[in-house]
Amino acid sequence: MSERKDLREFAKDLKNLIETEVERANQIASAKGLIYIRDVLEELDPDALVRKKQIRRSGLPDLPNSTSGEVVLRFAPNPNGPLTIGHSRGIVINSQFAKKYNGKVVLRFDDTDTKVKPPLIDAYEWIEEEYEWITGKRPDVVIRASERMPVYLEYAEAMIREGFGYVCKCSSLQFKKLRDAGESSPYRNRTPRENLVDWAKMIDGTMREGEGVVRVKTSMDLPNPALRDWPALRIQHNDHPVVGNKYKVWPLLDFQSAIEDHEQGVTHIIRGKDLMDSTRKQKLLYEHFGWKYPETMYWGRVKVFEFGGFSTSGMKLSILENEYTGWDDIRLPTIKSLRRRGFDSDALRDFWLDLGLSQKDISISMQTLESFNVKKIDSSTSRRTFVRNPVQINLSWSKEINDILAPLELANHPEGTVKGNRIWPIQENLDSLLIEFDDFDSNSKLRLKDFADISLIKNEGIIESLERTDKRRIIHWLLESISCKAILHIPDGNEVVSYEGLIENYNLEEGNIYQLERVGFAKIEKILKNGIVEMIWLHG
RNA sequence: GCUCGUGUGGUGUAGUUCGGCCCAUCAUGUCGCCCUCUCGAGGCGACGACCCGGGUUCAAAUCCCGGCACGAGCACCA
Repeated sequence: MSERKDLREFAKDLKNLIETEVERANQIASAKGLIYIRDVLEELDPDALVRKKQIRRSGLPDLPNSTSGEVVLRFAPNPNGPLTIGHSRGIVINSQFAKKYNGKVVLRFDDTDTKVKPPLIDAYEWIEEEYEWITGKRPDVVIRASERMPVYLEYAEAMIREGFGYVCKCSSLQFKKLRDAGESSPYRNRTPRENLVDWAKMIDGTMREGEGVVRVKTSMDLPNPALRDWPALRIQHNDHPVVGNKYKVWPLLDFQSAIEDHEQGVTHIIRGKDLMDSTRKQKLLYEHFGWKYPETMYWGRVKVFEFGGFSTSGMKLSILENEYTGWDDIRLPTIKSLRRRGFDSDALRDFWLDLGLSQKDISISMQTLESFNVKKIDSSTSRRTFVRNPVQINLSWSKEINDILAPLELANHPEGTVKGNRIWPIQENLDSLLIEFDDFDSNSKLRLKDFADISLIKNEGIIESLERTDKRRIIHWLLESISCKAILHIPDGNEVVSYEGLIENYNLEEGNIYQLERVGFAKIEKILKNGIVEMIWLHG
């Protein structure tokens, strides 16, 4: 009926008709069987036999009010630390929309707070670099709010001059009381001239911190108290790591962001839904200036199961207190950590794009990201053997087996997507064979992967056959002669668990990711001078 | 308390704009099987959801009303 709108008015009659027909079909079916019905339908309308599955919309939804080539988006982090997994959502979504509409992304550093969340001077470069890693290209425009101060101060002054902004000298507590009661600040109705005098005192530093703020005049009887005469600029006398002590007055996010979005011609803002009131405040400001506010979309809060509540400032503190080794500590939810561990940026993109844009608060699992990552890297990842907590086995074998012993050729990748073989010279080295402690069982029959069935009593093993003869457990193993010491660090909540063992020393390269057979994916971070291989866990 | 927002399987998502192609998509997860001499990859299958209650309608995940739950904002932070 969705196809034949013309029939809708006859819906009632149709229903009766259909019911009788269904009844008839059922009778035929019970009399002659379903096969018969199927044959009839085959003649009548073969399509009816195919059940259509619904099609899933893929990719990002359409941006409202957008013209290709004219879309300008922005990503505006606070440079008080490097990017976290959460930030990467903003980068991925914005850059993807820019790609879809042939638009631009402005990377803007919202660094106008010198006190509560002071900028970290290194973070500017880190973030630019991380942006590039995630998206594969540089942002189209990079802006530091702190360097745009003259612009903001000019607009602030214009606002005061025009009479829709004023200097309020109430304490924050006083104003809160007035606001909640819907009453005006005593400074609300002063003339622009009076306000300009106070504004000058704010600017030159004679007015001290906390003694005054510039407010945007909205209305004191707005239903949402948060929007009533909201603060736009306040006094901060701290030094700013980028521009020093040049400015005594700094804009707050709502003002700075609103002005800069307009200056940059931003057409679409995608932000967290915690910023919904920010949108409303800014719209009121835009009305004063007579500007058109960008289209705005929101996403909900994201929680990563494996990581509890991490904040940038919290991490900064913990790093300072040596609880973590740095921003790239493998237990931290930072992009630095993910990169260090060997995650692929495409996997990160796929992951966020799959989640898309929704205002729901979500809890996500690293497992999902890991699954995306495996798909990206598996085919290009070489296999190696790593034996944790090695146990030495003394092997013996018969004359017959001795005659057929030959070097093993093990493929770098079972599907051959990584070319080449590793050669294991077994004949002369079989006496020093190692298996994992966890696989060791003092009385068992095992299959040494790709090599032989053995039976084991204590540490004495006998080769029963080179061919696989039964379903006995397959374990991985290593010859001491082709191994070197290695250590694998695995992040586990707030701990790092480290496994010592021996790794197959065939062509190991720093920075490469390997799949340790029967263990998982890991990256070689460093090969130490003494030959020990330091590895970091990626995922299973 | 005030203001705003969101409810689809364990998790995440499609479908909601404009009611009918929806006995609800896809992924992840769990379980089972196949393949593979890895616990990886691949293949096949199973499991599992429209927050609740009313209403409108021939027809409701979709529209309306009322609950309930969860979340956010109410900073001289971003």
